[in-house]
Amino acid sequence: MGRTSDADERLKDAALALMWEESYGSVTIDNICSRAEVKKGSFYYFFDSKADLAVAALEKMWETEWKPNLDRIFSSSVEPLTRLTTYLETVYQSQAESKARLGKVLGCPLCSVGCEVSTQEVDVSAKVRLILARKRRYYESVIRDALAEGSIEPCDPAHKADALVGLIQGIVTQARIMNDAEILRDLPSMSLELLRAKQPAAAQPVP
Amino acid sequence: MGRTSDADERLKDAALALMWEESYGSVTIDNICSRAEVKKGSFYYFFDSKADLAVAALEKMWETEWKPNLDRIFSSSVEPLTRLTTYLETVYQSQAESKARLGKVLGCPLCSVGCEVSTQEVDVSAKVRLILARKRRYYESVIRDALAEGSIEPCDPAHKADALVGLIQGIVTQARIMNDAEILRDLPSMSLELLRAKQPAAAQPVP
DNA sequence: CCTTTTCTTAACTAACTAGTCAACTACTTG
DNA sequence: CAAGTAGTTGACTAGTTAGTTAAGAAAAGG
Repeated sequence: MGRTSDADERLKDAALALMWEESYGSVTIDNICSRAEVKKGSFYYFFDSKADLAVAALEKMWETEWKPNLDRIFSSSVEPLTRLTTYLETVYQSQAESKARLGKVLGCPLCSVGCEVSTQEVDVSAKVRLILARKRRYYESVIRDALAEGSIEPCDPAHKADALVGLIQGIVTQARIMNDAEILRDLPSMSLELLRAKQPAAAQPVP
Repeated sequence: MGRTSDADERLKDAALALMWEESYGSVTIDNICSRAEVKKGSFYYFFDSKADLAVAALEKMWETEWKPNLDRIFSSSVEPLTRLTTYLETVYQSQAESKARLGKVLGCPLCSVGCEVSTQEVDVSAKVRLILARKRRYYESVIRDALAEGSIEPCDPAHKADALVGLIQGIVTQARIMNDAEILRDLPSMSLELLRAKQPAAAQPVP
């Protein structure tokens, strides 16, 4: 079937890295091509535009990075609230790692890019919204399971999931803006408070 | 003292509006000039660069819009938690207004721009961080006053203020990404839960 | 080994973008 | 009203950017 190539994959990787480290708008097609070591003609062989590549890059990120990680961490074999705190620990770890490696806290590419392009690039924002909705489901399951288990106060799982997405996204964005990963250390306890976890009560067993 | 002008003010207004409606990176100096009805030569008479103008525009926004509003809403004559919920109501109102007027929820310019440029434009991010810190003080006062009054559970005001900034910023950013102002309706109750307000308990007086 | 398909490349265009400049205009004050 | 000061203008340059194209190279299948 003719000549083979991984140039499209290299382009997706380069695009995601650059959009994450800098921003969607400040990255040019030439930038992406040189980072991927691909000539511009090949870029246009595979993709129609920067927006088209960005959509593909975000989908690849979900499929190869996020989904496998979330499936492992949000496993039903683990207690609901432990899934959440374990996940939030990995969030801190990855941001601390980028701070150590690049000197910059990069935050969440989905939120940064999504916030930046939401009023401009319809296709990219649609993909961002789709992936955010997929991720939200993991939170919602945690909340429902915790409710069933009685480890949090009664609430509406859908609304609480919105709040949780907002809190986590907000603190991670703040970490990027402040270039400080340490504020993420409080994320587990903040989240448990937002969920009104009965944890402190559980630590004091009824006599 | 020679010829007078308000071109610099028009440039600040145009820059803020465009960065808010679109994004920092997608707005060009030519865009800003035509919106402000100012020729490029005049732009460079007043400002050194887009970043320089952005810094001035954000400071003007704080001084003429944000600070007066916050001083009025976070008045010490009002009960602490009422200050907060009143403010959050205005947040919903203003986002619903931009949705009605432009068909787009614009979110918070400070967070959008700050998140976008934080790894790139040092001067702009420094200004964003400064204004965010100023705003944070209003939240911290609310928390301290609510603690003194006994209307929230004991906590560390500094940490809680971080959490509150994160939650509000996160939900507002989500509103922009989702182009949906309605999720902001839950912001007051979410915030009170995060602060562990005793309000629901007060509604059920001890027998 | 030859043909078809898939991908690569360098050179190209046209439009846009940041930034400059010298001549000009309007205002103020002594 | 003279003269300096503050701001305006349009035309300019040089570099960057997205997007095109025609010719060619590498692989696969018959």
